[in-house]
Formats: sequence, C-alpha cells, structure tokens
Amino acid sequence: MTPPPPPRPDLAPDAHLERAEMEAMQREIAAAAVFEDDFSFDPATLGNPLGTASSGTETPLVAGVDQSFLTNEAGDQDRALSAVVAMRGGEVIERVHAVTSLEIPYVPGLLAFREGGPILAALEELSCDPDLLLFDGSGRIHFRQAGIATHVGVVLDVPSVGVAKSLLCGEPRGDTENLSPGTHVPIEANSRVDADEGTLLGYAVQTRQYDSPDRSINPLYVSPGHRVGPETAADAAAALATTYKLPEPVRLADSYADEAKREYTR
DNA sequence: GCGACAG
DNA sequence: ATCTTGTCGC
Repeated sequence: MTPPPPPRPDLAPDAHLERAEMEAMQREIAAAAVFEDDFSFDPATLGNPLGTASSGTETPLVAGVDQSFLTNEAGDQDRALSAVVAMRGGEVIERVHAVTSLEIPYVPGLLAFREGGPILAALEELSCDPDLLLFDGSGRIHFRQAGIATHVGVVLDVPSVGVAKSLLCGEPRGDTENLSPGTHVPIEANSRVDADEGTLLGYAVQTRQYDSPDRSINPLYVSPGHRVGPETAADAAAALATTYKLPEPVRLADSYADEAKREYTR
C-alpha cells in the first residue's frame, strides 16, 4: 500500500512570489502530485441519477469550480469571484462563492497564482467535503505538469481533474477536428513540457458534436489534477457532461460565478 | 529574433 | 476572463 499523501498547505499559491519561485513551486507540486487513480469512491457511478449506488457505495460528491472577475471604478479587474457548485447524482447539494482581491495579472502557465487564492477561499466556505474537484483549466497538461487543478488538488490533497476549453501545451496524438461524441484523443508531452517526450498528459474529450458537418464543436482538454489517472479524468468529464459540452458541475459553477457577480455590480 | 500562450 | 444583439439553423 502506498502511504496516503498529506495535504500540502505549505505549497499554497502565493501571488507575491517571484516568477522563478513560482515555477520552482510548480515543480514541487508536480513531484508531489499523484497522476493515477487513488481514491475510494466508485468512478463508474459518477453519472448515476442519485441515491445509493447498487454496489452499496454512495454516489460521489463532485464540485465544480470557476471564476468571474469584478471591475473597479477605474476599469481594472481588481477582484476575483470564485464559485463552487457541489453536486451528487446530478443534483445541486451546495453553492458557495468568495470574493478576494486580485494580486497579479494573468500569465500563461501561472494561472494558479492568480486564481488559486480565491479558489481556496471559496472552498473553505463549503460545508460538505467533495470526493472530486473539477476545475476550469488544466491539470497535468501544463509546462511543468502543475496546472491549477493539480496545484489546488495537491494543496488540499483532494482528487481533482482539469477541464480546459483550449490546449495550453502538449501535442494531440491525432486529429482533433470534428471528433464524434464519446471520442477522445491522447495529448502527449512535447518539447514545451517538462516531461519525457510522449508522456501521456491527458485527453482531448469530445462530449458533444453537431450532426451536420457545417460547423463543429471543439473538444475539451481533460487532464489529471491529483490522485486521478488520465483515463478516469476523461471518463469523469464525459460522464458528467450530461446535457452540454461542459461537465455539469463546471457549467453550473460558471453560470453561478456570473450570477453572483451581478449582486456586486449594483 | 520568432512563435506559443489555461483563464 | 471580459465587452454584447441579433441571428442562423435544427
């Protein structure tokens, strides 16, 4: 048996670090991360309606996390609003959000240092404790294999998955245009990634697709955050995307972030 | 110098 | 991420 990885509050994203220090911390995060299944719930029941699973294990509690930003009188984005929607068996169990001041601008590869603080603040407001966290952004598909899903997952030691709408880095192992729904294509490490060339980082997952060849829906780029393997990450995203392209927890967190934002705009 | 670049 | 109405198509 592998020893249970402990939470790592010492690796919480600090927006005041220098860039080199942030990158060094990400290498630590990647080293501490577990990119394989290491959880107790039954992933096969993630998409189940509700109630107790037939096997006796309870349907997993999944939380989606997303952010919206508040603008200042001057016109600058000075605050982040992080929203969390917890669901079980397709039903919303709890919704919470937190508003914190923004410290740094968006920099590709350093997203966790901009949004990690707000996210941790929102998750502290949650009274339930999720079996799985879904983030809007990358996990292992990251220059240093430490995207926001991996970073937050390691800090809290909670299984997590990264769900991005566009590819940050890595190379699809095949065509990702006009994929059929239910299809997935491997994303491998390339020269831009701090990993052996060809390492499986995640999958391009096609959850929805139009029938007509006229237009097409782009796939999601799903990768392990922490304590989840690439296949399980892709399966979970697909199983939770019941009605729309995005997994329901993430989609609802997205709309809730906008909804809650209005309450501050007035 | 050039290209790439989650949200 | 954000600014934003209507509009094309099933």
